[in-house]
Amino acid sequence: MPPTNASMTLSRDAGRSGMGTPAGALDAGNRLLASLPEYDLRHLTALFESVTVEVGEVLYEPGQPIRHIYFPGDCLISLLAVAEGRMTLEVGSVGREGVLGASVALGHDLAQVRAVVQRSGTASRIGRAEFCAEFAQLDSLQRLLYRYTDTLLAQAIQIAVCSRFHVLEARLARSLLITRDRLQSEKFHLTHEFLAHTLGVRRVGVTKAASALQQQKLITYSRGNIEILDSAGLEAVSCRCYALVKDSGAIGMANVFV
Amino acid sequence: MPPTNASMTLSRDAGRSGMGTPAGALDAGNRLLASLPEYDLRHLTALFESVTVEVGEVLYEPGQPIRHIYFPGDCLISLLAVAEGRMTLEVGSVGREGVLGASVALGHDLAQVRAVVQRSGTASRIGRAEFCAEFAQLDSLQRLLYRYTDTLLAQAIQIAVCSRFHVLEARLARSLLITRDRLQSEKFHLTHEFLAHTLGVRRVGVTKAASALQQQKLITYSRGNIEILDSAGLEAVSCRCYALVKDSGAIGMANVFV
DNA sequence: CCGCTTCCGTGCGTCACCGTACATACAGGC
DNA sequence: GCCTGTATGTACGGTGACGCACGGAAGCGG
Repeated sequence: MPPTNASMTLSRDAGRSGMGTPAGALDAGNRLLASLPEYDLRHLTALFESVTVEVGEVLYEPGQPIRHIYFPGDCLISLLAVAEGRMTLEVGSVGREGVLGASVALGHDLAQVRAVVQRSGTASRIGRAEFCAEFAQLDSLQRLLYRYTDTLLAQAIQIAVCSRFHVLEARLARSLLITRDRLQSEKFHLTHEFLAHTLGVRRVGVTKAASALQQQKLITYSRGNIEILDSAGLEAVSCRCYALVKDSGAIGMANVFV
Repeated sequence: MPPTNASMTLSRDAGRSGMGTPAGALDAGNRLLASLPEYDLRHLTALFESVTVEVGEVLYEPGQPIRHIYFPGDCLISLLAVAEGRMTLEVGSVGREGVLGASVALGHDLAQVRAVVQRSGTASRIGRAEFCAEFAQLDSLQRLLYRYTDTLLAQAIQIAVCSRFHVLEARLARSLLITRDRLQSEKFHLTHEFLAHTLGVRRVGVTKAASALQQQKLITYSRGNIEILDSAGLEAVSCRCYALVKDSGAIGMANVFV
């Protein structure tokens, strides 16, 4: 069980939409915001607050009202669909290329999925009411959100297929590769327990699959510290879904929103 | 293997956007179109053609270019994600409340999923280029499509969870109930083979689950003619996903787009 | 150094679903 | 009434994952 949202450190500074500020600083590193017209961006950022979120922190819980909309900077948010009991399945993840909770603008006040912080970092957030008001006015924002929702849909579809048809070892490989792409690093911290939640399987299942990958010299790990040794080899045992998601531009830096 | 799109009967009549025509006739029964402002609707329908699609007809194939965007009238389209081989999984369905292929407006020229006609009927369709041009101009259309994409996302997420965690019998029950809601009838035609494709399992698996449901007097069937006998009982054995999808308003008539 | 927590490894019986193959049965055309 | 295709039923070994339970090992604070 991850801890509930407790220690959210606020650094309320993004409020100063000083006219002399360079536009690059306003978006807090979020690429969705960065692709807004500068005028709209300045208007929006005045309503933002900058927050830091920590690993394991739960931002949304299914069925609970959404209070803030998050635009991640360098943090990474995992979207977990929750079935009865403690069974969960990651249906997507949100990094600096995306936004969390935008569907409130369409009238969906309650979260459908659990949003858990996978990597600590910064994010810009805005209150629900303010966001809805801005959404109604800014066409540029609407279009961006539509576009992003569409990529989330593509992700969710691919994950649905993958978790239905592919064996755990392949899915684990895919998951690790995607994480690598997002974090831009061959080393990262993910426990078997966490991976089990995202893949929708038991922890022991992850242990078994991971140790198989380790024996093939594709990865090494110890107490949550995972390192990818043979990226190409990992891709070979992973399912085709990795290439599909990657090429779709849903993750990584290749995403240029017009 | 369903037949490829061959016998598409055209009745090119929707082109007459006669000024005296009542607005209700222009949308061809599609509720997305019906909720457009009348001026925009008249503008759009001039570009439409009315088509009839037949059961089993394949409108899109993954990786193939999208040529037309469909607004179903009384037909029903099933969206099947395709894994390698002949394994497929239904990730959503589109009826008169939705639209098929709208993501071309975002630059996705290729279909991600297979679109198969589940029930014959009429639809309004528009060419890719024309649609993109209209999309860029009509804010009302953008907003509707965003909203609809969001409901598709919700559907896909629920299906991902369901097909991961729930047993076949429960999933079959859910699927039948949803079909009933869409078709507004306790009787409909669906072979075990077709259901196997949508549920992502073997045909014999469906046979086994279906015969279990039949023994419990919840349904009867013969050569594809299915009848729901005990709706409440079926709901009892189905998973919670049915209620969730239903309440979300993603299917059925309850959807009022503003 | 000790004790605690977190993380990883293993073993065992169970189960849902798989792949395959084969058998039956109904329906419509001729 | 036969024939053919479609639809459904049954059977059997195989397997990936499940649930549970317990053991060991690495890090951490005192």
